Amino acid sequence: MSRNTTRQEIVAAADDLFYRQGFDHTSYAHIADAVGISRGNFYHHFKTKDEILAAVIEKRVADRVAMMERWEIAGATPEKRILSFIDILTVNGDKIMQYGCPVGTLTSELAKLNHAARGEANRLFGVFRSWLARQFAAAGCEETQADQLAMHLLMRSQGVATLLNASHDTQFAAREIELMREWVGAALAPIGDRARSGKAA
Amino acid sequence: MSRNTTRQEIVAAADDLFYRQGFDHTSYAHIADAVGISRGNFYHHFKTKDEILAAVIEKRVADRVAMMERWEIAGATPEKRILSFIDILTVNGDKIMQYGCPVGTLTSELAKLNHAARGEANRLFGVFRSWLARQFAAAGCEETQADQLAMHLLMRSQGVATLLNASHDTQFAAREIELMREWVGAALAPIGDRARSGKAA
DNA sequence: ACCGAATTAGGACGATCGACCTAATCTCGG
DNA sequence: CCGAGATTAGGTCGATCGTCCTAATTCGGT
Repeated sequence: MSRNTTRQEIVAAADDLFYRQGFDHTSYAHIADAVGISRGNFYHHFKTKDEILAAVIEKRVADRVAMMERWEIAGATPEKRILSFIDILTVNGDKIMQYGCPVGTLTSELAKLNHAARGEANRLFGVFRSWLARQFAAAGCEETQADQLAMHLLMRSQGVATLLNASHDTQFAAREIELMREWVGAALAPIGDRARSGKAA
Repeated sequence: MSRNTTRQEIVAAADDLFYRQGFDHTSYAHIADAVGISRGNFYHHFKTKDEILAAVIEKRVADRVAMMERWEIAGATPEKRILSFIDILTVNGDKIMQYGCPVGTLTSELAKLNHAARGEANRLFGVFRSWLARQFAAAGCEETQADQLAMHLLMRSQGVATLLNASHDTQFAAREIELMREWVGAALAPIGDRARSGKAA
């Protein structure tokens, strides 16, 4: 129990610091101080920095999978579930403005460091990609197109996050979020009837 | 002369290393080795790491301003000039896939480091934003809308760069680039006649 | 040819990095 | 209640960080 608690505290603190300061710029000392433990204790739980990174990525994946499961329950239709995804930009607007997207900035940093965990971090995009594609497919899209629409939406959310982080232009973000919502509606409009009848059947 | 040469070599090497490895992860030693000079010589030209960063940002801004001036000359119409911007994604596709967008990744990193040069780095976006807005305005768009269209295009290019860097999915990139080109055409279509007559007048 | 300034080389500094180790403390089943 | 294993604290290691310094070398003007 104590093991789990301390370990989870470390991962949570590392997750937060990696997000706010970046992985490379965050040291053992930073994390240990944030948790309030010694570096030796830290080393007992994670032998290398890469192990912490792996645990943090695992937690981020799990957190997002859990979030999408909540959307799956709360959203009555695929379209509403997709809009839940877009809502992240609104809900986390302030953090994104300060630190960027937790997914995009991590993968970018690991790409530059040419870090071994690159592939694992890209799984973060993968879970969003496949979940969104499943929603588009559930709305009646053919599978290949569903994946393309998922990627398009991911692309727009990444672009908005990057530019909001750089420009701090909240009006821009609000405008683009609205355009994104309209785009979802337009993308699903031609197949709306088919999707509804399929759902009713 | 010699001063300029060495200095320029340092800035060029730093620019390259900051792009490929990130600012924080690149040390004096890295840059000095790349140029083939001693750290002491290095320190003669730049007293602090922040000074190098400022010089690199200045160079990146100048490079991009020069690039846009070339587009201005080569592109007969505003639409063609805007398409030149989109072409960066194709021309630099391989580098973007490896290291991301030089503009977006730098601003993201500096945001996380909460670095003093944050604002300067954001000027990189600013030059693209104002140049693109000028093109849309020249094509007949009202000024406010021209800026919004510029930001929308910047957003899409950033999103594509981030996702291409993460996923290495070149088909996705090619598809989105084509969609971007179509979007430009559609955005300018309603005002095409007005823009042409204005140009002829 | 010569001198002052610009340039270059390379060593040294305190701090901090990731990593490792030992020893003290805590926890809990037998 | 005690001893083994889990947990924690804190010191230490070599490497590297950004920065600073001095001394050697090169260069340009007179």
